[in-house]
Amino acid sequence: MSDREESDLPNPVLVWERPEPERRPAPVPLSRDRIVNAAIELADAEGLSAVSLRKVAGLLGSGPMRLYGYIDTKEELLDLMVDAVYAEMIAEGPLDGGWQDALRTMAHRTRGVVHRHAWLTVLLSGRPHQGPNAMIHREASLAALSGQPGFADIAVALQALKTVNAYVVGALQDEASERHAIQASGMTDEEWQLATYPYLQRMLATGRFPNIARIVEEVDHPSHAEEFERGLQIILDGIAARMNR
Amino acid sequence: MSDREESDLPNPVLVWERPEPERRPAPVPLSRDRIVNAAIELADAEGLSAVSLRKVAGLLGSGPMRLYGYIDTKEELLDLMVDAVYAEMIAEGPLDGGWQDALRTMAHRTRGVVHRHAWLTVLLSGRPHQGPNAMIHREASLAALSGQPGFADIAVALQALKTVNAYVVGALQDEASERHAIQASGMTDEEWQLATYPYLQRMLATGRFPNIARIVEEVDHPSHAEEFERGLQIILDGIAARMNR
DNA sequence: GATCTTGAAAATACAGCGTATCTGTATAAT
DNA sequence: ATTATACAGATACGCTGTATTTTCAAGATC
Repeated sequence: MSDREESDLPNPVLVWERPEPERRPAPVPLSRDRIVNAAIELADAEGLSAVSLRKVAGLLGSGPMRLYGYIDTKEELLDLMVDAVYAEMIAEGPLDGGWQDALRTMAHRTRGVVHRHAWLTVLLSGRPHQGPNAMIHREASLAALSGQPGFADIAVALQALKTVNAYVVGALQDEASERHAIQASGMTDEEWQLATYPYLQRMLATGRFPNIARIVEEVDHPSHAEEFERGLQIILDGIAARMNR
Repeated sequence: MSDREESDLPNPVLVWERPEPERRPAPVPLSRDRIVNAAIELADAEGLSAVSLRKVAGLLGSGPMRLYGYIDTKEELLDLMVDAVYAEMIAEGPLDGGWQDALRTMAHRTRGVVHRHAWLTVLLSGRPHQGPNAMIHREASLAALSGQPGFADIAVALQALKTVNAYVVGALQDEASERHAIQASGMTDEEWQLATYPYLQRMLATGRFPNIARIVEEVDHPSHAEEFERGLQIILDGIAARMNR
């Protein structure tokens, strides 16, 4: 910062005294893969807001503008990040078992990657999943259903898939929103509980929220995992009911 | 812009020649409500990315820093925007009818506000809903269920509510992601269809996506509304199945 | 081998962002 | 009438995505 002050002047010293610029080192080799991996690394470590073209490029040892040889806009980088995660899910292997097992496995795999990459919840909204890995994933999901009894009609399989996916995405966002609020505040879980408790108590004390109050008092909350599983089972029951009609 | 050029010089003319600045006009009255409404107006008209403190303040005729008297960070403004939408939903009146009707009404109301305020899908991820209006909404939803047969246990009502909500949020994101991609490209629906069609065809031509191909060929896609409704019915069936056990 | 050409990387520049800090003034308190 | 306070506005900083300009390494040509 302050050691650049001298060079702010157009010509700080005589030419002879200034060092030549060191020869440009061979530029580090780049690829979409390397770029996307660097971006994911950043997002995992410091959140999606830490992903800037400057930082990604910096991590790779290049200038930010070089990335524009591989992507047209930052949006496209985010698209590539999402597709890379689909690749992760594919790599977890085939979906076997009955249709319920297949759908359950899919759901839990999605939950897994979202936990590994918390930034996904933000990107899943407002972004179509038409990348090659997303398509492979979708094909595999459909394939796991379309052979099964009751799913002869591919439309039924698609319907089931979309419904489960919608639930999974929504449920994960619910989980994430809580986690996010806590983390963003920079507090530990207990500190946050303690900080928001008075507000909740004051609201409940008004008597205008008897049902919420009952929940706070009576219900002992299951873990996120269990809650996720219960909701999922409801969906599967619904699909099963639909089939016997 | 360019009419300020002269005043870029430190002292354009002698003091005597310059007119006095007009007395400061009384600052326009501000409130969280006015601020939030301005922000929502902007978001509705030009998307969430158009919501900057500078623009919101500009719309209200004040400097950006004045907003910090009402909010601590921009994040808080977004929180207030979300809670304002919950107020909209509350204003639509009570939820009556059986539990299925109540849940269906809730779902469709949510779908309605998301259509009116497309930016909501982005904000729903990563933000807890603990504002006063969110709580009123939640209380009303629980109340609509907790009296019904089969929902004597409030935990069951909560479970049902959360599952439906998860589905609704996920399904709406699915809808939104498509719409968003099209709009972001600045094309009309048909142009976009035409622009992405070759890619899809090339992928399908590889033969690696037989199930997706079947869908493209065989299935005639229902409207978003119908698809939403079908998925919703699956959830409701699942909840019903759970109750008779 | 010296010169010229060319493609690509880096540097710079710009407009916009959230927000910290500084400055001036309209009003409240004395 | 004077001083104190609070608050609106101006300014500033470091960051962003990206357009434009500059610089240089390597290949082509003579």
